[in-house]
Amino acid sequence: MSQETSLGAVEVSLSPLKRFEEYLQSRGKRLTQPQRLLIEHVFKRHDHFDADSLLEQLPQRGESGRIGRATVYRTLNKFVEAGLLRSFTLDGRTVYEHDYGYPQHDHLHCTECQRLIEFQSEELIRLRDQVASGFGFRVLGHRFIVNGVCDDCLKARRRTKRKVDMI
Amino acid sequence: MSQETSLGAVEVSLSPLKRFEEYLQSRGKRLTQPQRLLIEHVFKRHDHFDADSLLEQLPQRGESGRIGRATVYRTLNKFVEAGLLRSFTLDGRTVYEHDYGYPQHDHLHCTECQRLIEFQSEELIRLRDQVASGFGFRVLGHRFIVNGVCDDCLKARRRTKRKVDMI
DNA sequence: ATAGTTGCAAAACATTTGCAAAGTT
DNA sequence: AACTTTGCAAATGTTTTGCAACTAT
Repeated sequence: MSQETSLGAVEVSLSPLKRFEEYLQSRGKRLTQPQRLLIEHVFKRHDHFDADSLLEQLPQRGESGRIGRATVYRTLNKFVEAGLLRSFTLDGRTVYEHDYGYPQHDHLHCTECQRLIEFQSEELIRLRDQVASGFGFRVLGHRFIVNGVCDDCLKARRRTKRKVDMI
Repeated sequence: MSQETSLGAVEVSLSPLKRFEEYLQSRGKRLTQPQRLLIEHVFKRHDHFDADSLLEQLPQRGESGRIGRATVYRTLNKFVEAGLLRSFTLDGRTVYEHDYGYPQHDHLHCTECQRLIEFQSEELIRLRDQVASGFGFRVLGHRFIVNGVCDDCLKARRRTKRKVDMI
C-alpha cells in the first residue's frame, strides 16, 4: 500500500499481543504460532495493507513452516473482531490498518499514487453525531474517505505539463 | 436494497435518457434496446441497488429477449461514466444510486436492517475541503457512510427487550 | 484427550472479458 | 458496410470453506 502519512500513537495499557490473548481467552480460543507471527509482523510498523501484500511479506520459511493464505485471512478477521485492526474497502480489496493504540482518524486517498493520508477531525465526529441524532440513529462508527490528488502528484503533473502540452 | 429515505429531486434540463444519448454521441457509442430498458427501469424510482438485484427485477422475457448479466454490469458502468449514477461499495458489493438530477448527499447505514438513510450537509463539504486544502490535496469527491442502528430497529429492540431479558 | 487452528485445494462471490452473433448508424 | 453491443461461458481476483492433519490447552 506504498507511502503514507500517519498520526502519532496513543497510550494503551496492553501490548497488541496481550490484548489479543485476552480476547482469545474470553472466548475459549487459542493463541498459535502463526497468529503470534502475524501480530508481530502487523504491529511492527504503522501502515495500510491488504491480505495479499501481507502474505507476500511473510518469510516463506519460518521455523514452523509457511503460513497459508487462508490463515492470513482468518487471522486478520480475528484481529478486526478483537479490535486490533480496523478494515475498509478500497477498489474491491479489504485494507487493514491499526486500530488498537491508534487514534480514530479518516483518510484522503490519492487516486493517482494510491497514497492514504490520515487526518483527524473532532468537528467531523460532532457533525456526524448531530446528523445521526436528528434521525434517531445510534452511531456505531463511520468511514469517510476523501478522494482526489495529493500534493506530490499535483506537483508531478505540473512538472510534466510542458512535455504533454508539446505533444 | 430494501427500504430507504430519500431527498427531493433537483431541477435538470434533460431526461436521463437524453443525457445518456448525449454522452454516447460524444464518444461515438451506440444506444441500444437493453440500455434503453435499463435506463428506464433504473430511473423509475429512486433507490439503492446492486447489479444482481437489478438483474433479478428485469423481465425475464422482454420483446428483445432477456438481458444478460454482463450487459447489466457493462451498462451500469457506462451510466456511472455518463454521470447518471453514482456508486459505492457496501459489504463487498457495488451499490448504485441516482446521481443525475439528484442532490449530493451521504448515508447513514443501518447494520441491522440494511436501510440507507440519506442526508445532506454543506458543513461536511466545507470541512472536507478545509482539511484537504491543509494537505494541498485536490478533492475530486468523497464517500461518507455512518453505520449504526436506525430508529426503527432501536424501537424493535426495545419491544423485544423484555422477552430477551426473561430467557 | 478435547477442541480449536492450519494448510491445501476447492468453492463461493462479484465482476470482467473473449468471442461469435446480432444490432445500430 | 463498419463498428459497437450483446449474451454466453470462461476467466479473474478476492475471500471463504471443507477437511484431514496438527497443535494448544
